[in-house]
Amino acid sequence: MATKAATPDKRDRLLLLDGHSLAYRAFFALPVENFSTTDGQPTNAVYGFTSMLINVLRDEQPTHIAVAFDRSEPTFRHEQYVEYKAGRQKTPDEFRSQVSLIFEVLDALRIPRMSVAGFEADDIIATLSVQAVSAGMETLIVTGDRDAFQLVNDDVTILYPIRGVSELSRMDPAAVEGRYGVPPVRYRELAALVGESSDNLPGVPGVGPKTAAKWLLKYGDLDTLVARVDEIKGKAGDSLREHLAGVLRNHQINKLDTEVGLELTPPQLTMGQWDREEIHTLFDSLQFRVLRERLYSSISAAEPEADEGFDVQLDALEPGALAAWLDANAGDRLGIAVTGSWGRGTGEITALALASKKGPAVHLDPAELIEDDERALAAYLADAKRPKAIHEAKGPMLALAARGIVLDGLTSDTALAAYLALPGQRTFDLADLALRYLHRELRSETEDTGQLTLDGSGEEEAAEALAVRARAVTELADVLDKDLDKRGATRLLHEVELPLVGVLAGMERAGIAVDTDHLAGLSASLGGQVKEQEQAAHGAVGHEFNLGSPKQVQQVLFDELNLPKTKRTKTGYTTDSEALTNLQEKEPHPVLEHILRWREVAKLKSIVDSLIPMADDAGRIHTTFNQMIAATGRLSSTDPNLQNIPIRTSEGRQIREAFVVSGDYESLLTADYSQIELRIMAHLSEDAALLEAFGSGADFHTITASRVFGLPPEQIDPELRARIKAMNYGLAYGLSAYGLSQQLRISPDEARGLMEEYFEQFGGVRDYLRDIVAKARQDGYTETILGRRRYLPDLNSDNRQRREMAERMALNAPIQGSAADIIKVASLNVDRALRAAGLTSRMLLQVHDELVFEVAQGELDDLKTLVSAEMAGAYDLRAPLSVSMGTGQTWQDAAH
DNA sequence: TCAGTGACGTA
DNA sequence: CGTACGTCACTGAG
Repeated sequence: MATKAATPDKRDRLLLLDGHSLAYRAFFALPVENFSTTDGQPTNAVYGFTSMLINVLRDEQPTHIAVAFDRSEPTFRHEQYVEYKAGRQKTPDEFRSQVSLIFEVLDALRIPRMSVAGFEADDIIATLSVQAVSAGMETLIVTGDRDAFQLVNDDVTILYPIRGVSELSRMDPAAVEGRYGVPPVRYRELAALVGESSDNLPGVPGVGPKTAAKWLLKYGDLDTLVARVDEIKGKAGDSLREHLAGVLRNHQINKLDTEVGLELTPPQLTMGQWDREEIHTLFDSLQFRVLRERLYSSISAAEPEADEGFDVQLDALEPGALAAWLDANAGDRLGIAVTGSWGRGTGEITALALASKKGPAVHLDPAELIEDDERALAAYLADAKRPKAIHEAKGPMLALAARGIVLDGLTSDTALAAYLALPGQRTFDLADLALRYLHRELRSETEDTGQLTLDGSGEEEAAEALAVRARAVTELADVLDKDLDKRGATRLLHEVELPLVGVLAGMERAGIAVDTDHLAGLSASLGGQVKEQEQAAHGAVGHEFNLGSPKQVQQVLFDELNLPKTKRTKTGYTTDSEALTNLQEKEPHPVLEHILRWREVAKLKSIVDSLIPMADDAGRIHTTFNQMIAATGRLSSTDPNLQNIPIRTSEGRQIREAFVVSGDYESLLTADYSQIELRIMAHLSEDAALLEAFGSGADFHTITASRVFGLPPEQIDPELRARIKAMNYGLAYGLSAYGLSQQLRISPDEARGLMEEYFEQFGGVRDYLRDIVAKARQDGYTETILGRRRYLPDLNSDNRQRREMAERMALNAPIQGSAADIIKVASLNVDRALRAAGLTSRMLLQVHDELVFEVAQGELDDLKTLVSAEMAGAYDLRAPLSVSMGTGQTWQDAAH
């Protein structure tokens, strides 16, 4: 970068921040309710501080930087004046817990932080600013502490936060003088006269900045003023004479020390290369999404941490030459990159690039291909023996399928591979992964200039950009292969996740038929009920209000009707159904019933109304399954979410009736695992009693209840069974005695007793749950039966809330995740078996422990045998998998 | 317009 | 003070 060496007249610029003062300001400026992570860690101070930091980095482009912090030890000022800062409120816990987070942010950004025992941050800053001036540097100080104004001069400017955290006022000598009427060198004297209440330094009563400035101007400086104090007339003069000692003391104390011993000098305070991965992880855990984007867009653009891009040479192919090119190059794994659009079970390809690891690459426009080339491409893509890698295969797979092209032979999907490596991450952007694993920017590097030439605007640039993606995919696939190998996830990728992509694409393509007339009818009848309930609710309180607004509901219930307060939320008191139901018992009011009922029907109506426009011309709805969202390994379903179609209430079930078998098929078949998570828990814990309960074949909850209560199964009434059922299920979620008591509406003592009795019978379960958390704490991750990991660094957090949350995740993840493993294996095996048997019945949906099929004419018996065998045989558990099935014309009728 | 929040649907 | 998701409507800051 010799050509970019700083010109002599461009001075180094040192940025100094007062960490505590800025964080403290942010803490009070930003409401903690709006700035907390979902697990309760307050982040308002970290957020505000980081936000200010990013802004000032962007706006000021410093060459050097440091952040100074106070220490908890007393300072020399306390020795001089024991009352210093006395009466200050104790630092709130919510603030203190954030200081270490700020340290983490700074460390991730490689920004030096400094603190010295016995001195305040201001002293460190003062010392550095003096040193910086003699080193010929320009200095910017960001602080919320006005004492620092004494440091301002031609080379030192202070940025002082005004109005929250978003605006900084630039205090240079003129600004200080304009604001206080004295130049910066006199500021300390002015402050001594006026006092500083936050430091418990009282000034002269009755003397404000105006009077103080007037005196200083008249007498020149504080010394002269003191010497001629007798000349000052009036009340203010009397007051000054009376409090003269205090003024002198203030002047002594508010002097900043400029000779603090420091380990680093200003020229050494350079910004290091930051660790993008660390920043990613940290900002993720702080849930700073916007801030991370701002950080990247503002600074990484100025200082890319990867200099290199990708070097691709695009081969220009004559029409008809593709087959030969593929023969020459497709022996090694090729990377594929595709542009186009996809979703809802279909899609369209607009361009496609293939790249070998080092050598050539091609860019193809499917619309322009001559027939021979198109055939060659389709044959290549469908060839299972030609290894390929792609990033997020499912979308392109759908788009290709829409043109009748099969995509097979995938030996990597770099997004899926990254998901297995980092299951907690929710997005797997190719550019991010390229930086993280390859330390390269996702851009083309042309040899002659070594500079960025792509802006993606022109056709050629677009082609090259796509080829860069294809090249990045090949390189990334290799690196991720190694990474997964280290993590023991290779088989999981190759034998489960990768083949599953095609199965999911098949389900998305198929879609499920809906009876839109039925849905329309439901919408109308639910609409009527919504209106009725709305009017009834308005009538009950005597005026209109928006039932859909939790805020207005709160106002009505707690302000107007003065009903007893419920559990707190961030913004008030909860009005959730549980709380309102409790309220009905304590203090009945007719409006409660109507609110609850309104919510119920409004929710159902919104589901119905969202489904209606989703149906395609053939009357089918195509969801999108996401394979890389859930940290446990489950799938998720979006647009629409068909994994949360109502089933619990009779009206909800009417929605299931709208999912129907289509004309050419004879019925729908649903097949689900019975108590799969409990069986996994029995398997993993090897608890003899639990395994025996599953082995007996009788009703599981009744059997376990019978053991716990020491009664024969016949004497287990529904009440007792329900209690044990809640226990059984709650265990896998880390249910506490308190939680159980709430759910069963019994006392916490009773709940504790119940748990003790349970564990007396099933001690192996308790041991297992305890051990699994302990092991995860040691390893840093949990593991499922197929080796799917979930990383849980918070298991070692100092924050109790975070730690306990991580503990519950740790005991749940192997159970929920193993269930996900099993149904994925089952889906694959069923799919394979269907094709092997030559059946035309097809799989439509997966709902965590359930598979839904469309049964082709005459295939029901064969299908049931096949599905039952493949699902039950998906994994050999010590508590064998049990499958139950049902058939019918609608999803509801197929329930069992 | 967008992100956060509360509420609620499923396993 | 029970895990994992996605969607909706409302809200307030931008």
